[in-house]
Amino acid sequence: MPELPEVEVIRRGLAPHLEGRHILGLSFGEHRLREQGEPAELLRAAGQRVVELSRRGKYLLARLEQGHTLLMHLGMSGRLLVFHEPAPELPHVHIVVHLEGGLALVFQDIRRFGNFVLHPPGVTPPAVAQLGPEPFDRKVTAAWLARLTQGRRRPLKNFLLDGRMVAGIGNIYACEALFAARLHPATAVGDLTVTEWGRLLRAIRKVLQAAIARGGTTISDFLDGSGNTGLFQLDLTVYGREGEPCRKCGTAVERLVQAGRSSFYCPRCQAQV
DNA sequence: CACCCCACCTGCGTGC
DNA sequence: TGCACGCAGGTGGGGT
Repeated sequence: MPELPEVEVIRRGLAPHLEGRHILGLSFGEHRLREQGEPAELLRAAGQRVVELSRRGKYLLARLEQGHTLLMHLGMSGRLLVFHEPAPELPHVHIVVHLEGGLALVFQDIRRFGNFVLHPPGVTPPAVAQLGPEPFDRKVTAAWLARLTQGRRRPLKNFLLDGRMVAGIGNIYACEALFAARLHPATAVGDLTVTEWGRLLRAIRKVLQAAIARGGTTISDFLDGSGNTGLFQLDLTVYGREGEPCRKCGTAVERLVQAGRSSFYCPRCQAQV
């Protein structure tokens, strides 16, 4: 579910509730997430104050006062919701973080692809260490992208989804950015000119910014920390619109499967080179 | 090394 | 109504 914009929207909503507050304790549901620390390990967070809530790619990192990092990832269906204690009984709740001031942070995840792991002081979580730069990082330029992909034949869409290259872009925003940049998802990365990389980079940044400003994309289940849906689904140009007319030229939007994921594109606006 | 496939889960919509 | 199937916003391990 959540890509960079959704995670950033969640971060902004949660930060004022978490930062500066002590974690009183944690409780756990009966099922575990795909990647979840042992209770004894996670309970080391109890008694510590949250210093800062930050984001890298699609990961949320809560830095604790003794230097631990609580790493959270929402997978496909995860939610982080803040309630006043007692938090309501909800299905698929796997972790509840009890906070100072009578607040509870609830991790709900139907599909359980999420992560919730406490890393000791001085350690960058490996999953975060291997991420590429943020799309808004100044080191990411058209020339940098061209150099990175020189001589490679990988499809552009698959490249955008690879967080080790540039972090945080998921299936929705990869499709939307490719449409905005008028590039076909199957184009080999090594074939793009520096000009085209520049166009794509601007499109990526514009789409991500717009989605954050709209509170993210809610297709079936995304909610921010206060339980609100996003609105960017109203602005989607191609994602999920197979067979519907392109908003620019009216041609039917097509769907193509790449690396097991659906790519939506306009065959006319994004003509294969 | 570069890249792809698939597992990991649950739920929902569709078509028979 | 029921059932089988395909599909879903992500990630990483293992295979080619």
